[in-house]
Amino acid sequence: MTHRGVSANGSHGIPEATIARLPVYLRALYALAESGTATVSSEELAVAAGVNSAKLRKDLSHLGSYGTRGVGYDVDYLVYQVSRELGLTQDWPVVIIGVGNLGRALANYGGFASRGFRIAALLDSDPGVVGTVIAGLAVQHSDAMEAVVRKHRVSIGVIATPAGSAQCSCDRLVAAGVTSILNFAPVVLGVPDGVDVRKVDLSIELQILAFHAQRKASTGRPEVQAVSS
Amino acid sequence: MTHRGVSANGSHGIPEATIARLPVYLRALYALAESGTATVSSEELAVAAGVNSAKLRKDLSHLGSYGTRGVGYDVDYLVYQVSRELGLTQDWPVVIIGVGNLGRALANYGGFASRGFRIAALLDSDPGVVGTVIAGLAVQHSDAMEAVVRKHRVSIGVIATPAGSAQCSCDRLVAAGVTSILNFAPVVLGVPDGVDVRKVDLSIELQILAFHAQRKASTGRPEVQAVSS
DNA sequence: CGGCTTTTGTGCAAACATTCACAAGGGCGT
DNA sequence: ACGCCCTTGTGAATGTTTGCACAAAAGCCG
Repeated sequence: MTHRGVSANGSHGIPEATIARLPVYLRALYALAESGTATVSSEELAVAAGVNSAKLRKDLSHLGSYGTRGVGYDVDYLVYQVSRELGLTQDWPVVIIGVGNLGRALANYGGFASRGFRIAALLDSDPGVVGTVIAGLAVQHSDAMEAVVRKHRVSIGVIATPAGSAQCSCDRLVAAGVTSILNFAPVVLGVPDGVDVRKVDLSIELQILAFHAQRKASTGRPEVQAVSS
Repeated sequence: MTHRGVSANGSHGIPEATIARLPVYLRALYALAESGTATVSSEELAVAAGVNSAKLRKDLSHLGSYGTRGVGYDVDYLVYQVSRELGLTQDWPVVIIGVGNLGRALANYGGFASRGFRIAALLDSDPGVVGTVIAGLAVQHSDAMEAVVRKHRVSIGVIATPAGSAQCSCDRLVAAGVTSILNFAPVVLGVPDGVDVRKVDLSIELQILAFHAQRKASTGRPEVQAVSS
């Protein structure tokens, strides 16, 4: 186990749970800005983001005091502050490994480009797809990984390969200098210290839903609770 | 003391954090079973799942005492118990709304069928794709939603539409009787009480990575983490 | 049969996260 | 300028999750 625990309240003591919600707030803020709203209260923004308003205020308070009491938050200003905190004011070149169905979907996903993520290259080891053009980019062979990472200064890699080759792709990404990895393959990746891995597993989400669905189906009554003895 | 001797039941009271990890354990167990391993210790399984062994034991203890002290856990037995707890011993028909790039990727994703999730129907409102065959299924028009849900007793819906039509699709799913929804559209869905929504947002995961990447770049202070959502 | 080894299951405390409730403060009308 | 209304920001309380550390089993061997 890698118990590093560096994240103690240091210079950047923003809780992980807060970080995970900032992108949601950001999206709600973009929607508000687009609809012409100039200021928003914590209550309104909380509803738009689907969270409790106290939680939202506490989350935002970690970034600083950007609200005005009695009024609310300036939408544009908050968009900027949240973006800056998340590091979205800079450009993030990304490589996608594996252009199967999922890789193609990712390449065409508009949500990347709109947040400063730019696809630097699409890589695959199958000669059959190398050379095909997807989302305006020619697929390159995986052998080009090191060159692409160095040339574009890529620090984020997306793994959309089959499970079997995910660890190998991961190792090569890390060796080439990538320190943040988004993994769609259904395996637990081993990485050295200093490398961040986040994982998205479609089937796990469904399994969690199935658990709750089963619970709902099996208890026809509300909250069987504490029938003592 | 809150747990009375409800032996095999225990369906209520399992922490959410534990539920979210059970599918990971299950996948590791399948891999072990396939490699011919008959029994496994909490330490070995924890390594395979990428978690702390004490956490794994506590998680499993919520399902019951299925281990043998001094030996470990019987792999096949544990597979069965975890599967049963998650509700995977039954068949879960699923409908997918929206067969764009993502919907197609989902339809072809092998991880669904292998866990008891069966795609009952693919729906889309675009006449251009209705009728095309994807993963062996003919795409039907969204108007068939209510009929499909009723006929196949669907309780899980997957929304892979553009953001604009996600809420509408959601409302129709709920009205048709679906009580569990996996949402890929980048919006916060509003649902009535009793309906479960889980969301997978590709761009949010990247934004969280960007935050950590920025922190690494600015402080040189590494931190490892493997987070599932 | 008794002692030794191994590994589970869990009490406990610390860390982390959420929610409540309200004082502190800003703007606006008069 | 003053007081009222509104909303932020936050202390404190509550709830949840993690990880340590160890006693309680279970197998094994002599």
